[in-house]
Amino acid sequence: MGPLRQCRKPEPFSRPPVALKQDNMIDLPSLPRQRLGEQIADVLREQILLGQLPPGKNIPERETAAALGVSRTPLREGLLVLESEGLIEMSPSKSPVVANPSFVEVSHLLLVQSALEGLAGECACDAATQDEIDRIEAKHRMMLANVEEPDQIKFFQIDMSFHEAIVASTKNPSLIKTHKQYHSRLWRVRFLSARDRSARDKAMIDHGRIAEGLRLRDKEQVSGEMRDHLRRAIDNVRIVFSEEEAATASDS
Amino acid sequence: MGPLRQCRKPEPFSRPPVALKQDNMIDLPSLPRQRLGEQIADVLREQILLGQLPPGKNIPERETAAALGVSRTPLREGLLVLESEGLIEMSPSKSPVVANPSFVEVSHLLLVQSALEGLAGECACDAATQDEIDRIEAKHRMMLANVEEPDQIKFFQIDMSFHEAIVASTKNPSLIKTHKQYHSRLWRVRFLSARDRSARDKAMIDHGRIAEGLRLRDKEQVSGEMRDHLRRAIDNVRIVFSEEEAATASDS
DNA sequence: AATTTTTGCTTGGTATACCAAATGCAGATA
DNA sequence: TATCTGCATTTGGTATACCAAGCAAAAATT
Repeated sequence: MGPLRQCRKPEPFSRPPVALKQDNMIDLPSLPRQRLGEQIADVLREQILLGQLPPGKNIPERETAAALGVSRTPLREGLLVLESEGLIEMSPSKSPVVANPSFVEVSHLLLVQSALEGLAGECACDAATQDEIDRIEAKHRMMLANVEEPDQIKFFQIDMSFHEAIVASTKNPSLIKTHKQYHSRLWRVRFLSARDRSARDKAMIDHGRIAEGLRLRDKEQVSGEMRDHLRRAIDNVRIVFSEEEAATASDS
Repeated sequence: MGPLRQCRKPEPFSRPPVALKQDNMIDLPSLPRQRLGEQIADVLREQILLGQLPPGKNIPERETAAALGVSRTPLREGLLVLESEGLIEMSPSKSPVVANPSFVEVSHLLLVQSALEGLAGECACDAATQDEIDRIEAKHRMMLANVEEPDQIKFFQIDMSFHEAIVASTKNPSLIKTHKQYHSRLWRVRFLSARDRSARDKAMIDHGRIAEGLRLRDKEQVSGEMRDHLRRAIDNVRIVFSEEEAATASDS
């Protein structure tokens, strides 16, 4: 072999794909066998959310398939899933690339998510069991207790699980699925905008009102608060984008 | 189902070059490059919506690929798209099957769609140009003029395009895309429930209020009317399902 | 030296070959 | 006759081979 030239980022994945290896023999017969492509999508999605695959990063098919220990066909299947979710962008003759949405795009996403969560709040008042409401309130109390938590990602995960739990309590599979997709696309930017301490405090106030309304099963309150909570997030996100812009400007 | 045009020609001897030349002539100047899988998804989606592929029908991969004149790989890509849209269901070692949602599932879908259209109505008041509003009102007038139209599918298509036009005027790509997906999944059942004449009349009243609010750019009115319009549709759909159930019961 | 052409690697897109699991039918057996 | 078993067929799932397009660096031409 002559001198190989790596044309783009030659970095393989930091995480070995052992878990992905087909282990058909070990599987119990009754367990639902998940498609390999779905598993790949799950792995890549997690990497994207956690920032290990940062926005703008190329995901070449051959390289990635080799790194994951699978062939291109199921990898491609996973990439198509992520593309349909809006997490990556694919164009002919170009490597798939991790999406890097602009502020305008994010604000559009947040608007839709606000409508979805508004509906979720309304439906939850009808469909949530008392036990589910108790658990949601428990999450809220856990957040209050961890408001000083230095591990930002941990705090943020509790935050997100609070929202997820409310949506899940509606028992509306379509709503849950669509919400989850927007959730993924917004994960990173919401994480960045939630690092601010004052944003945390504001969020806690909103969550308090939401939990209160849920306890009283007051549709109007829960729906409105959830909707407005996300619409306010647009302003927080705007700040993140302007800061980022300022940073890149000073770089050059 | 005829053969599809491919974005890259791997020289199949079975394909006459004449057809390729025709395709190239018809092509729009710059943008016609679409993945084959997407085209397949479009074809199959249309067949499903029009009922040529009825709910419950199997879509075996090899057979369908042969019928479309493509290989299994891009066909499978298209099937995965339709699966992510909820139009078909795939399970291991079983042929993909056209989805046949229950009433509960449809009502869940309609709830989400009502939230999406409610948001669309609100955003349209801000984002729609006067020209777009004019066109939307024109669609409404066209519906009024065709309320006696015997070709139900034609009337229904105008009905749907009215909703689509409002959503499109928001210029929110995510909202448009998600709405379109729910639109597809609901197409068939909404078509069935719109055949009733009294349902048509009620729909026209709703549409009138929507168009009026849009002209006045009254967010509250447009948003509320669009949301309620779809929630009322749940009741119409319930009737369709109970009739269908009665029919199948008498069959046996 | 500047510009155009060539070339050769890269990329993703498609077709095909192969495999494992499920399903159904035929034939053997109690 | 009823049932069980095993083979064959059909299904979807995966891996691989091949192809055209794009791009960039090198080379040839002016």
